[in-house]
Amino acid sequence: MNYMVRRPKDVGHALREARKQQGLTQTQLASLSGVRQETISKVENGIAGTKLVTFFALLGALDLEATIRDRTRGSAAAFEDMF
Amino acid sequence: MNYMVRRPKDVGHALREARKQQGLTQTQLASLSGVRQETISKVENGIAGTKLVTFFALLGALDLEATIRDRTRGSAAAFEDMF
DNA sequence: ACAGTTTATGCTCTGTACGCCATATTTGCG
DNA sequence: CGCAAATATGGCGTACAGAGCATAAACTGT
Repeated sequence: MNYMVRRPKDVGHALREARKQQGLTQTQLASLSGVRQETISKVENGIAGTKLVTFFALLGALDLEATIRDRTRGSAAAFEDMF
Repeated sequence: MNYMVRRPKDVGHALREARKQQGLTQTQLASLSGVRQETISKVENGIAGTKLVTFFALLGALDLEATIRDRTRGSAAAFEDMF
């Protein structure tokens, strides 16, 4: 799990990927995160202009974390995939 | 520049840090990103429940990128600081 | 201490996220 | 195919983000 995200749509992809990887349904994730199933559906499909708060709630429930860094990391990316 | 963010407030810190590092004022960043100076102020101070769209607009203008990954990366973090 | 710049705060207005509930549609599995 | 589970859609209501504009407060250097 290591997703580069630049747009809300990317976030959706990453979240869906992670959720499925953990064998969770949207409904289960909903009760874990406190975010409604309908909302999760929209977020995963990049339909909503989601709020950061919601985003972090989902990240937390899925045991994920986000990092912010410079875009000048071409070669470094390869290293990270080692882990 | 490598910030771990788990809450909107963390995002604010990271963005402000990056902006100052690039010698930009909120007003300059505002015209670069299309986000208003007042809004940037609120985001940086963690006051707003910012939207992802706004977040990414600022990331882009600051030449930053975000990544999502598992929280089980304790040792890997050290490696990343090499770059 | 002052003047100029940068950042923060307050207001109104419009748009929209998200909760909540119902239902339609899709997916997976026998 | 056929049914149950999962996901997607739509309507309604409330809350709040962010634009726009004004201005106040905090920093900066001289």
